[in-house]
Amino acid sequence: MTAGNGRTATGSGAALGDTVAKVVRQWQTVHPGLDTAPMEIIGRVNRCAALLQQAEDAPLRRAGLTRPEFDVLATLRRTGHELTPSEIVRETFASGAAVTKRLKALTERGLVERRGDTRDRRVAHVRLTDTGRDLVDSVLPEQLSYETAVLSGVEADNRRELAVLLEELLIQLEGRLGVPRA
Amino acid sequence: MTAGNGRTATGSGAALGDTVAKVVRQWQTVHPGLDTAPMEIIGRVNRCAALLQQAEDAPLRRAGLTRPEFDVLATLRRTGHELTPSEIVRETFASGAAVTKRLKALTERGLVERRGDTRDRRVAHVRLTDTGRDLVDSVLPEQLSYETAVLSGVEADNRRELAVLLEELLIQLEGRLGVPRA
DNA sequence: AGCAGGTGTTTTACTCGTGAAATATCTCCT
DNA sequence: AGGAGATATTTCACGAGTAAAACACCTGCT
Repeated sequence: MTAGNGRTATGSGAALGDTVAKVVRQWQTVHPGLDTAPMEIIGRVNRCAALLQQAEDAPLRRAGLTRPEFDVLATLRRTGHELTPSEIVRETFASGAAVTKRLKALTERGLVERRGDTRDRRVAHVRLTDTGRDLVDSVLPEQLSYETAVLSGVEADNRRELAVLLEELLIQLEGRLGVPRA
Repeated sequence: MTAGNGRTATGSGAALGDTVAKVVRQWQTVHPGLDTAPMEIIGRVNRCAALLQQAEDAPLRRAGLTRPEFDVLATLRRTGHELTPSEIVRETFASGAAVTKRLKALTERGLVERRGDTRDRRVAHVRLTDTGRDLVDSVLPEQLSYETAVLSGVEADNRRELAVLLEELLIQLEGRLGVPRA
């Protein structure tokens, strides 16, 4: 304990770092030599995601939307055309059951509309109503500027660099796990 | 549409990039000029977290544990001493109700024990049983080497760099949102 | 002493997501 | 034609998390 082996693998010998750095230090005292390197990435990604979600929810809640609901609306908006529920499942990475529920809620609120396919009566086509489109278009800029503010504490060059490195990671992860399409 | 403004802010003018890059391109065609920079970080962090959690669950499930349950056990292990439920709440960033449930489940499985405080009868003290400690000590290395494998697709230097940048981000986020301690 | 208000923990009621089964429809093969 | 098997979507039963209330106990003031 005490301040023994402070700079295990954190790099900057500066202060104490973030929560994950503390956890890593604790592990090093209990299991010295343990390869904790993956924690420094995966632990941080998880923790960042948790904190960001809390933060992000704020502007959306003002619009009466949950993040997954907004994802559905935004997906319809950015693709620019109707989507079937299955396509929404693939785009938003949610389960079919979840999408069904969300579409029901969004339909009841008049933000999306559905129509049956003329050829294949199994499939439905979902599109934004004018209200839904306007909602996305008004919330999205708020959301983005809020996010910009949240990230503003990180040096601009580092933000770019972080985006690039996260892309490299995500490409790997999607290759291994996500998108198992032929 | 088509391949018009491909390299909006992705950096490498290479292929198509990850899922987030695609989303960003879609937004640029619908709302040209929109500042989508935050998505490239926040969107990726969220998506990475989602994919990593699916992946990570695998080795833990083999041990019959969920990730949050393992977090409780690991917290007890790395601190090296008993913790009260409140302390576990603070360490694991879970709600009080969730911790109560998890402790109940872990107690029933004989992985943790509780005792009442002698001075203050409101507080409980939770500690790992021998079985619980052994379980953590056997699962953790598996978990870490699994995670190492998952990350192995990213260049070693980039992994270090990514850890450093995520730490910078997390310090900002924790300063703004988490740890609101005096 | 005795009570007002604070803190630690659990309980309650509810929401939301999930996997698997159910339903409806289509497609292809014979 | 007709049915076996595939596909799109919804329904069902349940597990897990949450916020807020409840509960139990402590502390400090009068």
